[in-house]
Amino acid sequence: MVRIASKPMHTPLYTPLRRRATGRATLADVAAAAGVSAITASRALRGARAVDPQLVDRVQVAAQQLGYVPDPAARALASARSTHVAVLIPLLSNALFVELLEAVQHTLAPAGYQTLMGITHYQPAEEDALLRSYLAHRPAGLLVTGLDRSAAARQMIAASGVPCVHLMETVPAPGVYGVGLSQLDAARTLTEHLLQRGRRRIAYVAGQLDPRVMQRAEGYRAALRAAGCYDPQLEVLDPAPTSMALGGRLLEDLLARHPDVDAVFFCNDDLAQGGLLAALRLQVAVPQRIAVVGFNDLAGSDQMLPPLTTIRTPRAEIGTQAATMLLALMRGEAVPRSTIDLGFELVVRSSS
Amino acid sequence: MVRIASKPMHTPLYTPLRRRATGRATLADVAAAAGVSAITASRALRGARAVDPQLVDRVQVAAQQLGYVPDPAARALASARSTHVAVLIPLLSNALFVELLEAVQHTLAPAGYQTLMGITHYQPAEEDALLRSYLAHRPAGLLVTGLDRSAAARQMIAASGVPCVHLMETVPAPGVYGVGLSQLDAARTLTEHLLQRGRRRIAYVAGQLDPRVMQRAEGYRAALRAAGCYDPQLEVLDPAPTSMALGGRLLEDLLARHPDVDAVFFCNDDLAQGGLLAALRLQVAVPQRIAVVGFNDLAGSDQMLPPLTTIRTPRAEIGTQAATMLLALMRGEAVPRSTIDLGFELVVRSSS
DNA sequence: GCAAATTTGGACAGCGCTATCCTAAATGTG
DNA sequence: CACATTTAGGATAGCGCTGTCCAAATTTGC
Repeated sequence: MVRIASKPMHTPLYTPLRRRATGRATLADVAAAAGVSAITASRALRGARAVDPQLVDRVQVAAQQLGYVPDPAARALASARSTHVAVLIPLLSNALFVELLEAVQHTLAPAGYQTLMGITHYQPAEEDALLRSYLAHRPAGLLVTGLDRSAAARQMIAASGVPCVHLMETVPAPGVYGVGLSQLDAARTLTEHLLQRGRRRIAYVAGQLDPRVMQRAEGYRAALRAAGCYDPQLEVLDPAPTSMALGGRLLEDLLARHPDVDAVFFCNDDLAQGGLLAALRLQVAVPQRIAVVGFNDLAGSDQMLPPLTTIRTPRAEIGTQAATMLLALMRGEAVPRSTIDLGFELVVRSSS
Repeated sequence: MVRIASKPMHTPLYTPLRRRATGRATLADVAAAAGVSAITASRALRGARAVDPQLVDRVQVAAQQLGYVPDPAARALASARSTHVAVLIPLLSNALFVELLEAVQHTLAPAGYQTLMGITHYQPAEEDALLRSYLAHRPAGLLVTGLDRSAAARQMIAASGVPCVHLMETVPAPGVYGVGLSQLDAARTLTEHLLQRGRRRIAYVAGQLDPRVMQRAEGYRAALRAAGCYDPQLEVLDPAPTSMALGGRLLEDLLARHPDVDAVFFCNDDLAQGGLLAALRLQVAVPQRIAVVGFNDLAGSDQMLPPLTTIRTPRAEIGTQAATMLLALMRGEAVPRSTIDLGFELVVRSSS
């Protein structure tokens, strides 16, 4: 290695530490360009406090010209508040949650919030880990699916002080924010519809036994008990993830074991669609020999042969309203009602 | 308002500004507990530089006891690098992208990266806006769908210096990172399969005319031209978003206008599933009168009546490999190949 | 055995932004 | 007109962490 002797070693060879990592314009640049202090520029851009309209204008023009984009990390560090919203959903392979997430994102993005999606796979341990990790990011808000979570998770959420809205279920406790519908009532309504159609041997076929699926089971039982024709034998509860293939398989098994079944309530449309196709394959007449109903009214249910009777759940609306509620909470505004029940709609098609 | 006279006004009444927002333990707390400096604690926890194993141990124990979680905002600000990875996909209503996203998330999360999902709705303007917003967060990496983007978007990505991997398509240019498959080759293979089955009047029915759908159209044309039976009349290109309902409608129209069609290549499985159900409804025998094929092998295609012949695209594997490649790029490691072609599989079922 | 090269702990100075307090000017009040 | 009150710009001091440089301790080389 060659050293130039004329450059004495005790003289620093480096410039006095310019770490200015990116070439991006900073607030200080904008302030200088507008001829104001950094704080004034900050306030002008955020509208946080009264600033002379003329100055606001000058600052905005300067920001525009310099292509200034605030650094979220610096902002989060200085204000102890980020623009992230963490959303925890069980799965992405269920179209229900995808539509929910899409609506949430659609509402949050224009308000300047980023959505951090977490997938729990219905595992409390995964949910806890995600929560811990996301809470470290000081999210501005939190959206979680359902009400069932570990004590540790509840603890973390409460301790964090981050506003939290619960999705999909109706909330019994006061002081807890939530947007959803009564899964039990919906299932009871659907079962009563089958009873009204004269069905008596009604089976409940379910997969992925999450709390909402079990709430639907309760609704089913309530309706059948009231009608005096509840038979636990006709409940098929399979913990496997739902799919069309599973729906077909479970229907086939059910019919083999209980040939007298005259209606099947599938816990969701995935299973029901698979069931309808299996019935077609097995030449079991729907609805003549068995009526078939599903839950959620997912895409394609109206295209089936025959089209599927189901419960339409307003998941997009749930996402929108929950995000709107969270927005209010994050801004520190009061929300009129802490819990919103958006109900459901019985969609009667030819499968029943 | 009462003022205590004995407290002269020129003496500050306030404590010297303790803003310590959260009660959370900081790196300084951990360092103090371990009896080392903050930098040493930082290095011990990150493994960034050699630190005495004993000290590392002490620091880790202290961090554990205090429940220390590093503040991502502070880290991002100090190091000009975050642990966010932005993923831009066109839609969430297509199961293909959902599976892709799931695989990406599954690979990135254990490595400590958060996925920021952005939905472009196939709109270049939306993509540009998302890119601008996400790039402001100094993401550690970027995953984008396909190769077609606005000049502004290319500009921003290049200027940001953020490593970027392209999804779903094969990359022609060198120096561009990508993981995917040749949509054109896959479509040609599928069309050749129909030709081998003796079909000659083969239609291409497409919705949501994104670049990949058009690449498939090219593959379809290439195969038919080579066989001397290309007829532009048999191309149905509808810009509407795909759905089962659209598939059914388009098939009905097609058969009305061209009764001599003997095969239909739907640009994706959504449409094809809708087409199959419509054929069932219309009592058009599949595959006797018309053969039907789809693309992607989505859930349910194997459950159809008849089961659908299609191209299986390895989207989960694409997500995993792209995320793995990005991980290497973010760590500054060399990647063996800048582009990976994961191919496809022709899945022949009874619909053809 | 002594100089050169290699560790490894630490001091320091920010990253870019905002909360807090201060102060001077503008406004209101009797 | 003297005084209290409001309004709005600015100085200051961090938020919690890491890049950079330094220096003391240790190892290596001949």
